[in-house]
Amino acid sequence: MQKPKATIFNVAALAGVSIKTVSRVVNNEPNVSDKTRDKVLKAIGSLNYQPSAAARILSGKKSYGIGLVYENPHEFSYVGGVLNGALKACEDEGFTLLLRPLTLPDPNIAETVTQFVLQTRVDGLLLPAPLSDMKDVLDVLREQSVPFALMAPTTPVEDAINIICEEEEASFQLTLHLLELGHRRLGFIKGHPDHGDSEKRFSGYCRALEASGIALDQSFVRQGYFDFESGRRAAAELLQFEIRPTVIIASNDDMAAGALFEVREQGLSVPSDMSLVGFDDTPLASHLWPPMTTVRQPIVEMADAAVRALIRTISGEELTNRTTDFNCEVILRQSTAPPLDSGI
Amino acid sequence: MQKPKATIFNVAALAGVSIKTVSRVVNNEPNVSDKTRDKVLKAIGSLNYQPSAAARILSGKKSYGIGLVYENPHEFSYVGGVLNGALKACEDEGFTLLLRPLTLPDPNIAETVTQFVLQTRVDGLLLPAPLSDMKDVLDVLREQSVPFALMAPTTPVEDAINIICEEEEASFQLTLHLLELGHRRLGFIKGHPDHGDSEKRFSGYCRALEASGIALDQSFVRQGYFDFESGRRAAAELLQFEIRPTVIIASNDDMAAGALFEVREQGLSVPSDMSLVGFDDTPLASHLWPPMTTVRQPIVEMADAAVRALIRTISGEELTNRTTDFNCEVILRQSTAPPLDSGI
DNA sequence: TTGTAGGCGTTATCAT
DNA sequence: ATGATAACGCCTACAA
Repeated sequence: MQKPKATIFNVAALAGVSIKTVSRVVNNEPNVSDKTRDKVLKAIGSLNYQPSAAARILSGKKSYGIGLVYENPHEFSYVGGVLNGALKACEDEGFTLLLRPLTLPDPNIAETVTQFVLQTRVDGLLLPAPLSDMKDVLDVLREQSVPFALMAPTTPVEDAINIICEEEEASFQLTLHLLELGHRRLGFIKGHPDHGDSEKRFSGYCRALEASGIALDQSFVRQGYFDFESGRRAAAELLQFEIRPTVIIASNDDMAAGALFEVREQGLSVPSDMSLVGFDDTPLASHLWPPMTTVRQPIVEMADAAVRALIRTISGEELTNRTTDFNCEVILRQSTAPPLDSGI
Repeated sequence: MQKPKATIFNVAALAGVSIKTVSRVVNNEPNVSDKTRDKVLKAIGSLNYQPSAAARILSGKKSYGIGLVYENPHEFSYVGGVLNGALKACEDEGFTLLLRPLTLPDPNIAETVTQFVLQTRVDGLLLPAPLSDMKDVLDVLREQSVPFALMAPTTPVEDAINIICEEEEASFQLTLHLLELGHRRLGFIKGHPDHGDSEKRFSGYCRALEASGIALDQSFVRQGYFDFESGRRAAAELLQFEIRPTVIIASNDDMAAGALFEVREQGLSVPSDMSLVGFDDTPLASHLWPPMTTVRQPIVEMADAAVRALIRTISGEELTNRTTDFNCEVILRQSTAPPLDSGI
């Protein structure tokens, strides 16, 4: 059915050389005279030759493939960034990105990942949170000797590439800023308990309260799961109090959007009646109205860096920094303002 | 570096059969006694054997790979749906999805696609708009005899799988609804001129105006490009008129979000001062406040169907319906209401 | 600088 | 029902 593709033999024949020489040219190996190289290049061009990835993988040591295992998102606010970054790095380096979406929780996750690795023979794996914290998954990869890069692990892992971000500090700064604006009752919506990020964002908030001598009010802390609906629910709970918070800090933008929705639904306005804050600076944050104050995390760059580090490891380089710490940045937009004096 | 993987030979040896028999079991071929099958299965399990995708591709006729070529999005509102649908279908059918993001316009697009197809040897290709309308790309695929499925081509293509949607009609119905609400000045933001969808959505709008005896006011029609910013700009233009529209129809949700942003930025409220409408029913539409009236297009299902049809074609089945037409549905939410009587 | 031989792990073909 | 053997297209190792 498929049109027969030109092979290395066809090229060799047309150029009047051996296949090994063609291989040398294709892979930019040394020891080919300019004249021969030219002939081969010409033959390649006229035959429209492209080496077969499969043959390459089967024959060689590397597979030129990086696997991305991630939790199947309803929205691509965060994963979309990871995807873009990883795709870009792969393309630049001549690698292929293989996707393996997962539905969590998955009791057989270790097995699923094993199968994925065995089938595709990927050279390395990129694991965004919360997979970066799943010990059994990491163990599988160790057993298979497949190098892996972790995005936002709770704690950097010794034998892995770790890509992290100063989130605790950013959260601290953000909270301080809100306190400076005059807020004293700060609602907080925690992220998914399985994500390392959640804890850090929360602890920065706690630290800022403590540093300012303000008691942590547990009833103002609600559990969310990083999705719109959970943010909305948590906000609804926070709005029920007689004396309610004057600001809500949501642990990511999706939940902040949910909170914004609920606040508006109840006829309140942002930021005059309620200030709102998110995390990640996904496109959503700047597209909502009012645009949301958030903590920017360079997701695309982080994924890009993760994949490049992975590829360097695969290529045998010794990395000096196995863990890279990115900067976060508090982005002030119009969803935050000083609170109205009014009590309720 | 990598731990050596178990091969078909190891399994055959352990089970005491030939590799061909193992192959039969793995591929669910007939002519294997239950007893033998059991032995083989047991061996596979104990060795944790997974067939190598590369060897399979190299040896067999099929590559078990579907390519998805798409325009690199800043946001994954639409592409995210396509991705999810395609991924699901691939997983169910034991195929792999290979991504090839593109930055348009790309003068070498035909060549890029050729290389992609030649390297990966994908068995089929999924092309969302606007790639579904690029004749040179289609020609490349014909030349390589690679079957392809088109999402939202302007006109169904004879030798392709076409997945389309009743958008013209939906747009017509939507516009009628707005007219019934009492709107008489209807602003329209067109989609990217390269997308087939754009024209259909616009023509449904025109038809409804015509059917209602309302003259099309060209100054109320603005060009957009399916992204947030272009929607915002177009809305800004529409808001400048002394006598401005009472509703803005944006050709997708991202642009509607941009329009909403601009309207709010100018201190107007939705829907009391201005009604707003989008297309696609991406998660964004229901997460904005107010939630947006939109035309739902079953993106995930469409992509899923496209890939399944592709796989059936690859497997040699003769499809009866090479073009599948999905239904669209007008989803009324709170961004639309009757216009205020006031003129300006 | 260039070429030859062998093997990578499957599926396909043809026997038995 | 089962098996032997030849591709598949490339890379690695080792010659020349």
